[in-house]
Amino acid sequence: MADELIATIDRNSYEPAYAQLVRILLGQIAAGVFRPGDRLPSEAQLCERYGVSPMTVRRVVNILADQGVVIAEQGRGTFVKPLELGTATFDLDRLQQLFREGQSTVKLLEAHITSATERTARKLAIKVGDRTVFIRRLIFQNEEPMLLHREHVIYDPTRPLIEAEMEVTALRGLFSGGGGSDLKRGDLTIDATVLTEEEAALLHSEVGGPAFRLEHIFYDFDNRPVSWGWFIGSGDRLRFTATIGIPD
Amino acid sequence: MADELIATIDRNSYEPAYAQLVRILLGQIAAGVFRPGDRLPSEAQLCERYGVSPMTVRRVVNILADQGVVIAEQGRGTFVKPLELGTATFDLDRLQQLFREGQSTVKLLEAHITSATERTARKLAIKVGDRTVFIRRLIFQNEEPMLLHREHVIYDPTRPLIEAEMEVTALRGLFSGGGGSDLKRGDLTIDATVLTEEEAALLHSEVGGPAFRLEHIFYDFDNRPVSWGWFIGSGDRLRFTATIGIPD
DNA sequence: ATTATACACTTATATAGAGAAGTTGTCAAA
DNA sequence: TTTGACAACTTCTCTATATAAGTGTATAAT
Repeated sequence: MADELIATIDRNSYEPAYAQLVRILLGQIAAGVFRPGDRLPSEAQLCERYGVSPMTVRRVVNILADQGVVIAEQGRGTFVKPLELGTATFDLDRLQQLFREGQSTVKLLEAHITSATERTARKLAIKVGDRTVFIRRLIFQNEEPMLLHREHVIYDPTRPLIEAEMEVTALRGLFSGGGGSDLKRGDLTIDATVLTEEEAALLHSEVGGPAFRLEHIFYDFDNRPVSWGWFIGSGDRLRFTATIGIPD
Repeated sequence: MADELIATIDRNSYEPAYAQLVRILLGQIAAGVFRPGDRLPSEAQLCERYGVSPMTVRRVVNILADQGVVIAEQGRGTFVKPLELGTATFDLDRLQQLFREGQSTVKLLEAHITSATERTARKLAIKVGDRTVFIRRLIFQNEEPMLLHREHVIYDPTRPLIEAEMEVTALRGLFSGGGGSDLKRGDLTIDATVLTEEEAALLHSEVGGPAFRLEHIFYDFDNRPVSWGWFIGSGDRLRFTATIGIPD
């Protein structure tokens, strides 16, 4: 335990001083030197103890606060935060990897121009009967169908959006960036659902089996919806994980 | 559009200079002044244009980079990031609010000492037959059953953990912090599932209906599992939302 | 034509210090 | 006992400056 107290900054290391100090303090919190609710040494004390300038300590504290590990209260001190379930964040990294690793292929099932139904028109902020493009894709990983994708894209003859969207590469661009340069914002929601007959057949799963439904609406820089769609993946093959608190 | 270019820092405002500059740049990106892929003005230019010191600009760029809005490349410049689906993060804020607003009540259905099964023993890193406490709770919001909670807690006579855990308030502490002071880390996974007969009856939903399953394992500061359990909520009443890119 | 060097740019890291603002406890005055 | 002023802490904001390190371009040497 005394080890942590005499830990020092190695000025010859490639690792910057601020990063070293973050690592040191994080390690002490993880080791239980500072418990949830405890007050960290003041910034002035940290300056003296580790031989760094106030601004560097400031940066370290900001990083720890951003990570949610501590909370700094002006005039009182900096305190180690207790575990909070609500701070858990689940990201779509797994989904992104699925596209990036190149082990996945996309099969276009359907793509043609339709007239917007009442629901589609409402989602895309257009009039009923306006032309949209409906796209249906199946995404494979290791020859196994992983995701079913349905999407309604606004039909705009002035923009070559349709052709680009229909290409399989466009989908990858959406996930790994670079493709969606014209898009400003995306709203996403995750639902739990059960597989319909059609979905189950395409995904090689059972009818009524558990599934995730990831709905998305993308907007351009004029805040107009561009596309509305959703991914459906069997719950057997898809899950989201997160860690709260101090990673081991 | 010319408005954004002559935006200035108000030194009399309560809003700090760095926060104002973040807001200004974020607004310009949202307005399309800087498009994805574009290079922002260099830090030296921003210093001159807004009359702030390099360190302040540095802080602004760091904040934007942390938010994922831009990416700073040493020697080249700072660029606006295109939309990436993989950066979407879903948090449990909704769940946390459910507990915080006080509109929720917790009903203890069951709580008694059992012997660990093979599965429970594996999850909690104990031996089969070791004593654990099994707890079953039902969480209501507005008189409606929202979540079913099942949990296995290691039985430790030396610590008063059991009594504390069994209290309904302990659950609230888990969500809003303060209660889980002895916990270092939690691993969470979200699954899609379908309701069993028992679950459907308790949650006033249909058998086979879609549902979320939030599994959790909490560890103490010795990295030993303390409890393993899961929440089950009907997919009809539960969903997770996220926004990527620039919020409107 | 190719390679090496120098220069001008960029971001990244770090220092030293000043003042503002919030919190807490002490001590004297009411 | 209560109130108010003050001092001693804390974090927060900001400035001014220096150095390191990565990138790209123009130029000179090979």
